[in-house]
Amino acid sequence: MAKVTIQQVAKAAGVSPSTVSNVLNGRSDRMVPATRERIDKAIAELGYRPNRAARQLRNGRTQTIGLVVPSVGNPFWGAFAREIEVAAVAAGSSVLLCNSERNPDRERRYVEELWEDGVRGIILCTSLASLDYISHVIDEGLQLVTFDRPAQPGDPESVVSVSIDNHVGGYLAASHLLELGHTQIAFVSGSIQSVNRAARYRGFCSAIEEAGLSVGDMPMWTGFEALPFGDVEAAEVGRKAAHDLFTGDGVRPTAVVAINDMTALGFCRGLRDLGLTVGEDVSIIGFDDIVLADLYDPPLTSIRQPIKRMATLAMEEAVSQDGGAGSEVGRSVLLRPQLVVRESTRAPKPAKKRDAVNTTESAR
Amino acid sequence: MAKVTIQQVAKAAGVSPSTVSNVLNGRSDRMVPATRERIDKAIAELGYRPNRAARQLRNGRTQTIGLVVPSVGNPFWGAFAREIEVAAVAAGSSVLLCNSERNPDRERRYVEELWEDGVRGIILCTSLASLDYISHVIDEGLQLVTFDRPAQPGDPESVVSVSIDNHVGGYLAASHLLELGHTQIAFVSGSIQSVNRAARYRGFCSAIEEAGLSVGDMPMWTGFEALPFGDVEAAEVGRKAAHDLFTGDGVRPTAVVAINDMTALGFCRGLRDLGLTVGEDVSIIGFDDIVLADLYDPPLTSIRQPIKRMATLAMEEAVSQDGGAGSEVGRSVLLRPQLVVRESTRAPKPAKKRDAVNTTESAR
DNA sequence: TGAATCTAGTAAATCGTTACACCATCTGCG
DNA sequence: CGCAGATGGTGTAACGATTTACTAGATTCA
Repeated sequence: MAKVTIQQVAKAAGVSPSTVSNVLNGRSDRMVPATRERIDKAIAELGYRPNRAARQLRNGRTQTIGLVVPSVGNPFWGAFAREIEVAAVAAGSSVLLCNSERNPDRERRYVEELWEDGVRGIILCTSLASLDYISHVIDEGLQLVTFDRPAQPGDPESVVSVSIDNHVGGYLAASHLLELGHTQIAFVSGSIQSVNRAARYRGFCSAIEEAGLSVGDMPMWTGFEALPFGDVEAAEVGRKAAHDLFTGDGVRPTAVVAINDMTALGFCRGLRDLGLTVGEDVSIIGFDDIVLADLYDPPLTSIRQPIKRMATLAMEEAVSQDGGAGSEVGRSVLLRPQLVVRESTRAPKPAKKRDAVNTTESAR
Repeated sequence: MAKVTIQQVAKAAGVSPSTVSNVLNGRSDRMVPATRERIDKAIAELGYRPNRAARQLRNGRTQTIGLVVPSVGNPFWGAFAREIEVAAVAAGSSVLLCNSERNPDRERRYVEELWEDGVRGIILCTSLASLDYISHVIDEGLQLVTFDRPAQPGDPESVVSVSIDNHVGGYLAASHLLELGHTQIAFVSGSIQSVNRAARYRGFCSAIEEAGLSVGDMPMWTGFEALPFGDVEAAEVGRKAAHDLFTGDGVRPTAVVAINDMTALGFCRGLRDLGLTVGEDVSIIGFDDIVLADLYDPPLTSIRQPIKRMATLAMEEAVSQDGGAGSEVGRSVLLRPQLVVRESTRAPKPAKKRDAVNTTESAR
């Protein structure tokens, strides 16, 4: 590393380091244009790049932002992380990646460490209702953006949140199935503790009730209530759900709303294990609209999150200067999700035709 | 941030900052045990954590490592990034995430910036045959680990590489199809320029020739030779390949080796567009064995990369101290890939039976 | 003309940690 | 006893950028 320091630039330009520093920090109005030009020239010729460590030591913060996701191994979070990094480059920042595995304790440690290491802001993809566990850090001035978690009543003022309207999403999903004529619709999810999942479920319920049906009559599966789990296991959850719902005693659903696409795909796989055909025997709608939803066979109907837009917004807020504790009131951005209809959802079959196909099915 | 400095710890323990620093850097043999204990106690009581920026300014390097992948939006790289981050935490490091989109110019800029920002090492997932474009950085002492790119003859000595044996992988894939009885096997890939892809192709060819067949007779599709492309578009490549191969004039393959799972899934989707059934009409084998391979319908046969093992190895090398230019000769670790047979590959159908099944098929 | 005010820039302290050069004691031994 | 060599530390100058306080010299104004 042929290090060039601000001193060398200053010498080359025939000024003091202070003046070079002023140029670097956008205070070139404090000098005569000719001086500025000499400095610019010296910087270019020497290929000078300010030392981040020195800057951080002096100023306390870097240009880096921290990204805490459940797991980039999950395609949805992977796609999100990619968009975040793209947005970061555009904003002149770097991204420190952290996988919380939805473990609250890891989340907290990550946030604390990132903060102590001087990141400029943190984009936290959490599902916890309360931010109390990191409030001390927020109070100290952390610019926190929560993603996939809308603002909650008790949140510190400075916190910004970017999310879709999960209630609308759940509503759209259920409505779509109701319109197709389904009346036995299951809601499938791992633990439903998180605020976003609860919102999706409430949206689901709204649609059901509005249609004059009773949520109580619907089959439901929200297994592993107690177990926290990483996002990679989402598919396994779906698979297990399919087995439980279709081998148990309860009423069998003709359609399913899955909490996300990975769970939906796992559910499809589970149906397949049981000799059932997605779309024909059971309609399934996922959530997120990951790339693979369109690739699947049959292509999966899903609720799309405008991921690129959200990433851009989240990054803007994470690097915004006016943030931190004591600033103007924090914002909450709620984007509208979109129903993407593909082939995994169809009208329910009349019972007789169903049996006929089942026979064909077993002949395969 | 209630900052605690090394000075305060020193004062609390009744020693000088130098001594505390010695404890921090594992040189506690230079003092009497009692002193060490006093310092440890002071550190614990004050909740002291050394300031990274100051350390970096002084030492020149951080504990951070840079990870440059084509795109975490691609499930394979997402899964890899996750394992890398897990390994990093275990090694006391953080991960700076960069998406190159397989653009050589971006790769170079990322590597240069990461180096200048003082990362300890870089894990570079590149497909370029030559490392010349970043040799100046390597010469300056960068601890570089290339992933998915085995060591090449002209590589700088200090470079470590971790990869699967792609030749074996390609060979395993083709052999599997040959054993099932296929004789018309297509190789499907986007640009085949990269060293790993070329190796997979050569392995494929070896198996074909060994079986007494001629590679020249095989249908092949390596579209977009010239176009560099990001990994997210891999599925689109596969889909296009399916259309081209099955609507064009050439001989139709009965089996396909895809360069990776995303391309394979895209290919499956393309077959579906054309009314063909994966497994039954055409066998497909992918590469990587991403989580979704097992979830797909039909579950995709694939060549598995031992991703966790590789991530651990790559991280170990990236943080190893003995590295850098002038150290002992760099290593090249080549792991063996594994064939995972699922349902997307079957014996080719005899022509007559094929028609019968096709009829059943259209009745669905 | 003389005092006040600007303009364009500089000097030096500072951020927290580390490493190098020292320096008191103590111990052992001829 | 006197001195070499351990033992167990300490003092201080960096690392590179920023910022506050300050100052020569030019300009304005009454």
